[in-house]
Amino acid sequence: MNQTKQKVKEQFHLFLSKKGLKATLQRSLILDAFLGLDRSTHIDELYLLLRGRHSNIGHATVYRALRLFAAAGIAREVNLGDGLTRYEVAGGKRRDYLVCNDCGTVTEFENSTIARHQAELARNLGFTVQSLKIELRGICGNCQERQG
Amino acid sequence: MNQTKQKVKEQFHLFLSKKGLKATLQRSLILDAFLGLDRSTHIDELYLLLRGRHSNIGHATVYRALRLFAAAGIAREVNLGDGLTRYEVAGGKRRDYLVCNDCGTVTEFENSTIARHQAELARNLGFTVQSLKIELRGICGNCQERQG
DNA sequence: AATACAATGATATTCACTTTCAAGCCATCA
DNA sequence: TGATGGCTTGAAAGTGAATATCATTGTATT
Repeated sequence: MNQTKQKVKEQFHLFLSKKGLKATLQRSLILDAFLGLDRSTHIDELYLLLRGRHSNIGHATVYRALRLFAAAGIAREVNLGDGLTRYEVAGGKRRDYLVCNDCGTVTEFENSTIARHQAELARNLGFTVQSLKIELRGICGNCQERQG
Repeated sequence: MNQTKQKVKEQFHLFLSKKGLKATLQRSLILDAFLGLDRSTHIDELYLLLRGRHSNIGHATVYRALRLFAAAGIAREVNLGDGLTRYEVAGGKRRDYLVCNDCGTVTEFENSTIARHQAELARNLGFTVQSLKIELRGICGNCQERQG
């Protein structure tokens, strides 16, 4: 067991007891699966993953658990405009997204140069920045090769 | 009539005849309304706006026209994660978005410092960048005051 | 163990987007 | 001009992901 993951679990438990909510088997399993993925995911992906292992977890439960993780500050919602709500582990490094307009592939990478400028601009406008998302759209390397 | 808008209309007409599509009254009205707004909009906003003036324009027609504008390269889709698909006039200056997590207000502002970084990012990742979206979330000035 | 109440999960609902299809309109050709 | 073919329209129906419902089950506390 990774030490960071253990900390996140403790954070989640603390959140639950503070709010008078309960630690259930399902929430534990979903959190494990969520932390086990080192990239953004969405409800159905987690649902199918867990469904394969534990046939007793419902779609609605995964949905509610992810929102709960977000409320607890251990997950972050990401929307890339493909109709799905994605979630990624919060607190990690910032992620930027490269979305291919041709094949739809989403590549994630880390970068921080742009972020600083924007956050500063926002502050000048009296806006307290809580999160920043940068999304680049274009044609990925594979699709460029395919097209010649 | 603004000269830029006139050019866009000609561009659209050219696109239509190239594709064997037809110039209709509805498309003309929707394009006028779209160009008349100097900010991003969404289907229902345009629909209601036009509905007030011309009771004969349907929801589906507005929807199809906006997609057509995007295909013609005169509109760009913007998704801010609130469940709505927004459209803005393409070819204008880049827009960044400030979304308030409290009241949901979307503030748009212009900024050009980012443009420089695009080419560099593209080279490094083998990715041809077609568009860049930057979205900041946080608490807007009004909500900060309200909260003390 | 009993109690109170939160959680679950199958199902139903919502909401925006998208498609369908019969009727109407536009551009072209004789 | 008038007819023809096919694109367009708009009301209505369909789609899919997100969200709500509700009876049942599970959890934590007394």
